[in-house]
Amino acid sequence: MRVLIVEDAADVSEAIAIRLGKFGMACDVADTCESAEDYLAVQRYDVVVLDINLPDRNGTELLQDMRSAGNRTPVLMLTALFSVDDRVTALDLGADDYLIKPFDQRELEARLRALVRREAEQKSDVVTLGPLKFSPAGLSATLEDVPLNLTRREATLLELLLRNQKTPLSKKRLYDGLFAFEDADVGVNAIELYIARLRKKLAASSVSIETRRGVGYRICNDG
Amino acid sequence: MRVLIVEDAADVSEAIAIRLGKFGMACDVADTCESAEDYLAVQRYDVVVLDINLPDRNGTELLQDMRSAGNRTPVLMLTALFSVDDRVTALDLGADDYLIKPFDQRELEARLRALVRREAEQKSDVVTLGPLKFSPAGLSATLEDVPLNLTRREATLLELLLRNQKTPLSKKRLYDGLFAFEDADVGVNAIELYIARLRKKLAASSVSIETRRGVGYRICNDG
DNA sequence: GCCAACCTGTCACGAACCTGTCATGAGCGA
DNA sequence: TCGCTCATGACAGGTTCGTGACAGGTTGGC
Repeated sequence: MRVLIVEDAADVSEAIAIRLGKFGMACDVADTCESAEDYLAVQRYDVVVLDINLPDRNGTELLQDMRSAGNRTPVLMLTALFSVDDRVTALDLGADDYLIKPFDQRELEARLRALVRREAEQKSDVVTLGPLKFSPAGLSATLEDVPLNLTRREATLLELLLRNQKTPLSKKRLYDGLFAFEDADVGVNAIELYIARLRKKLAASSVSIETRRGVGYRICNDG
Repeated sequence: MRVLIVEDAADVSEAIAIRLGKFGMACDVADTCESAEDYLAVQRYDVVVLDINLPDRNGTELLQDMRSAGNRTPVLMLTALFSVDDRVTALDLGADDYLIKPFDQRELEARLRALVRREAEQKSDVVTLGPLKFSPAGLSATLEDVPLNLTRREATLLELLLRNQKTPLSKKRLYDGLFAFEDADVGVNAIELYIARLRKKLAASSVSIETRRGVGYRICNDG
């Protein structure tokens, strides 16, 4: 789960990032609208936490830009003002929720989870490929009904592959799905590693991951 | 088991919350329709206790909004009036049960459990896994018919695990089920603690709790 | 009201395991 | 064959998890 925090007060954003990190959410922090746009242009997020008061522009403008650019990522607005106007504007522009500062960290977490869950609920069904079943809910997979012991990264990678059985996924794409910006120093080789590990765990079955040199990877069932 | 209590009389809601808390239910309290909506937007509840007379709006309106928004959470209405009209309206709108004030706490508990059970399609209220039997009514469990001495938190955790044997439950999911918003900032480590304590009590049996690193926990019977 | 027993959650430290790098070698395409 | 991409075993470092000890709070008995 990947979160973008747009907030200029470093102490606040840091506190949020640390807390969310505890629950396994990968957080990127932007302190201006401009840098937020850079992040958004490059990376897909599960949810955005957006402060209204930002040094360069108003957060609602950023939201408006996102929506008009077709970006439907759930957005939770933060505001220091007790301003009904701002809240209404935000909701009208397509914010999915708002929170008034000062807020309780736990409430923020709960709301973020709710937003992401709402989003994820549609696609939370089990994905199947031949004898392989993957359930996103528990990040667990079974092969001929025998549970497969996947680590988190392996499971994430498998999910990416399963959800895109038609087209081979480039290493770049897999990389983005697997790592947050903060893991910036991870080598591309890591992808190859996890592919290898997944292959090992799938070896006994008819499911395999094929390599398209210079293009990417694709999962398929030869059975 | 997570309960939302919507009731403006603080003494009543507090009494309910404390009582239910003793039975391992995590309770959040809202004193207006508006705050109730905030909670509902954020958190999935197993059941909602909803007073009809609320300061900002009528409880039936909240119920109506919930249902038209597709929220199927079981709702138990409370009313101080001996008004057949209100009751009929409530049931028509999709309330699952009602209770006339003043009511007996034990009756409320029993009805809540009944509602949740109905929801969970649980045929009998006793959940079984191999030699382990758990009865939610008294939060008590037996192992090969020998009673297990579980504390409230331990029992709640066990119930969560037993009701989700298929998929591993993430720590945050367990966390949500175990603690309410009002619980002070409890560390995530607490989950690990209770898992350890449960394991100790289950050690003598074929039932065990397996760890999926970075994913969650799952209970299973190796017997 | 007091004390004892117990429940609850924090802390700290060690163990287990995951993660990603490196290095080496294989495989593919030109 | 050359040059590149990819595969994979080994390993170090880091993270997550397990658990004993402990302090504060609550409960219940007297």
